[in-house]
Amino acid sequence: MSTKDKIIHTSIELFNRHGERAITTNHIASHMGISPGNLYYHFKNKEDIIRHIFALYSDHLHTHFKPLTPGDDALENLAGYLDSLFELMWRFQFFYDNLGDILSRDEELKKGYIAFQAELLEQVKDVLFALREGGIICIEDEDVTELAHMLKMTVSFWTPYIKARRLSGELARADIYNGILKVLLLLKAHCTEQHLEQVNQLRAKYLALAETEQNDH
Amino acid sequence: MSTKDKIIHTSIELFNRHGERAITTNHIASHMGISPGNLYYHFKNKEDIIRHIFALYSDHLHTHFKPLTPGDDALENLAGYLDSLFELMWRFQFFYDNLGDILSRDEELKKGYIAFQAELLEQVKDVLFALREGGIICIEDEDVTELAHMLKMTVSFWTPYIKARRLSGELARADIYNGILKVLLLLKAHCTEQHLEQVNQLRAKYLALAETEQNDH
DNA sequence: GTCTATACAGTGATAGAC
DNA sequence: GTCTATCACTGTATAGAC
Repeated sequence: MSTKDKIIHTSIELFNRHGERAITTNHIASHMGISPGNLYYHFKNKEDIIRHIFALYSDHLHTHFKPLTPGDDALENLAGYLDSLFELMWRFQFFYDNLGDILSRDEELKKGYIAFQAELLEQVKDVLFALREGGIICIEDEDVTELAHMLKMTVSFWTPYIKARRLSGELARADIYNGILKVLLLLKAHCTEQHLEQVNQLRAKYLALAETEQNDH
Repeated sequence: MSTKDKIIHTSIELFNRHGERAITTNHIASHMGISPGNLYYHFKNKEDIIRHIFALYSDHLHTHFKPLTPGDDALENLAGYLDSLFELMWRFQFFYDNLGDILSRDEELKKGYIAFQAELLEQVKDVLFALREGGIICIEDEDVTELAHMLKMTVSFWTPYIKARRLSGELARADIYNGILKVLLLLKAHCTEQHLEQVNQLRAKYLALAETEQNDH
């Protein structure tokens, strides 16, 4: 792995563990055993590193959160989405821990973030419409946007919510599974009688995963 | 108003507008037209100011979010709670914009925050049980805790969610009303047929308030 | 590409006069 | 209670040698 990639991955790891504010460029360099000067050879500044991480974040969503095509099984796709949301919430924790700060220091990044989130909102709405087509949920047109916002907010801020009530800031995988369960709770509220069973099965799956992880530690 | 109180209120205002990280003790002092030395006469340090603000925050909740007593009209109380949540979300925005940072720099504050949030969770659960008693919502025992967490998370992180998708960080009152609507959306999903109308009336109220505000600006 | 050394700009905080 | 002056410290970022 190139030094540049190593810097990115070390940054993600340290940011997630200690928060973006607490981690300086010096910390990143010394944790890697390189000099600060070397770090600044590869990146213009700290924001530059964060922009590269944001690119990874949006890549992840573009790759794993593709809109449904008409023939797809909506429920099957939903399961896939939940798994990739797990990945996202786990890997990019720090981004939402400090979202306001990060965006307020970098106008360009903020513009990119806003555009990306608007795009994402539409995709989430498409997924909800597809779930409705598939008879899995029942929801009024006018409520779709509101629900989509709630889903996005939950995915974004579940980890900060959890971290705020831990003395040790470290998250476990079980915490993320609990976040996925909150997403399912939101959907379940609109679930049709016929498919309640299937959604409950998904719920049981993540409940079991959360339990297993808890016992491992 | 004493200089001490002025410092607290100026801090809240500046923190809300520009974020806690961006505002230094020097900014606060110069915005008030006093010297930094004077500020440090009244407060030990920046954390000390924030602790005083947290005291205001928890006072507000203790005063306005009293548990229901058996005779109370649950729906009427709900309306009161929503209004005081509005107040809370409006006045203490910054606290949740930077929650992780703020708590990670002050162990004592974090302990206080965690204890307070645990207490609050129980109160929210009590309110939900009372709403169920009153026949307004229908919910399984096992889902109450999950819903209570979702409600708390929504109240806490609605403003950061909105701010993150604005180029200018300023919030309007209409944004907060939209947050209250999200709280109602969560409740509505568990609402009984008989009381759906009344909850929809509450919804219409805040929808109207959001509209009015929007047109004022 | 990588290092060492260092300049520079805040920020938090204090001492002592008034 | 309030001010002025000032300091120590930290984090970012660059210059120049290797």
